Amino acid sequence: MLTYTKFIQTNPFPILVSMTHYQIFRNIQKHISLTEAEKQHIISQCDVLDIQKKQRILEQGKLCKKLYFVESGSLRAFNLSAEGKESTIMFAVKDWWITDMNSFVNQKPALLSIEALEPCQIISLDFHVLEQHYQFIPKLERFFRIIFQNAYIREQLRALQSISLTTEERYRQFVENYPAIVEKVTQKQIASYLGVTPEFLSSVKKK
Amino acid sequence: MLTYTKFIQTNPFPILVSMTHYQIFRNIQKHISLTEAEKQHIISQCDVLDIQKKQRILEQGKLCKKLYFVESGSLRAFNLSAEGKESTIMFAVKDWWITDMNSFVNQKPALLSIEALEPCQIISLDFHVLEQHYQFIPKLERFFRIIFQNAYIREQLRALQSISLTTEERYRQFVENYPAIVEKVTQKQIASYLGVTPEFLSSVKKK
DNA sequence: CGTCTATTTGAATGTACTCAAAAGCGGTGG
DNA sequence: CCACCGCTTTTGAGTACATTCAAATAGACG
Repeated sequence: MLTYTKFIQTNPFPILVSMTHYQIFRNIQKHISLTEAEKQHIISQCDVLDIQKKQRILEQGKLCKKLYFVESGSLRAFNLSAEGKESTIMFAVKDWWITDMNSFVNQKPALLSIEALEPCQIISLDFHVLEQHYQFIPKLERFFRIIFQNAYIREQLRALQSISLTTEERYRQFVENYPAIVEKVTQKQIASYLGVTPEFLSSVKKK
Repeated sequence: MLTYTKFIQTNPFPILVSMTHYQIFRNIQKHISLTEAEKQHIISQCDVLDIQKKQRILEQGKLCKKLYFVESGSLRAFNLSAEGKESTIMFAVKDWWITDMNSFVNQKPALLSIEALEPCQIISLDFHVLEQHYQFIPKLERFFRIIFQNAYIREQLRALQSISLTTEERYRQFVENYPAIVEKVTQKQIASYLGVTPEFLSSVKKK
């Protein structure tokens, strides 16, 4: 059986460089603490990617094998219906995690495409690597328990707002709750997140 | 510091009875395995409650201190707006977990009330007890990581459907995905889950 | 500067809500 | 066992919200 100690043994290089310049570790260490060795272990199994505006890191219909963390930049996850209508499911800015979670976890075809809204630096974690991390560094179960717990709370609040508030109220809430996102995205994209047409959102704003 | 071993030492009674008759352990053991001692430990810190139809286990505006598991029966979590409109956020049938997660986790006033749709047997876990369980039985971090992961996936799918599908399509999806719930609830409650009026849902069904 | 896309505006149409009233249904007490 | 009560469901008319389509305007980008 693989153990964490074994990893250390198989890594012949002394650990010299602090990993704290990676936003991902500041993110993880909001909830758990990691040793330098653990950070080294994790980062050694990740890909750090620089992507351009409009570049896609996931294409609807394909299998999603990666979980992404946004070091810098911003992205958008959306579904394209048979009738050609885009529905934005989430935005991700610096310090957020993003993927098609259903596809990633259950290895089913993705309902979502994910594309960069601007040049981004992202860190990608492979599904199988993450499963191994859960074994080597069980604290990560706790970390992702907290991450998913918060994600669930956010989505449930979104569901409540989407069935109980008017479009105007939901737009206000969005602007209030996610000012960092509002700066980066077009009104058309916000409309597709709220589930209304861009024309209608425009007329709502006029008031 | 408290340890799991210490718990065993402080429990002077031999463990004689299997806990497998509790649905909650069958639920937990879908994802992790528990020893009889661990089950005994968990159940000793829970309350097993029998509640009547229409009885509320959480009142909107109050703090939610408990996480509930449904052994039998069914419940509904809903928000009542200032204008008197009810929005059903979730239903819970046998083998489901339910609470106002935001209130439970962040100790904020509940947005939701939770009430029984029929006589229920439920198991209640206190917030602080659960936090201790995470220490004693770290496997539970994994269990709830998976639970929240699935809850997040479900809610995200719901968000997508709510912004991309027509009311008719969403009704069909609901009936298809949750046949066990459809049996237990009124059409008015389904309407409040879909975010439409009962009158409109009635007219949609007629077609 | 020109092209492409986003945003605004308006008219016509369709979707969903409000309000009111009737019909259906389940539980309870006489 | 039946009659009544309260709640749910249905139905319909009138209104408000949101979409579609088309065209004009404004912005972003090479």
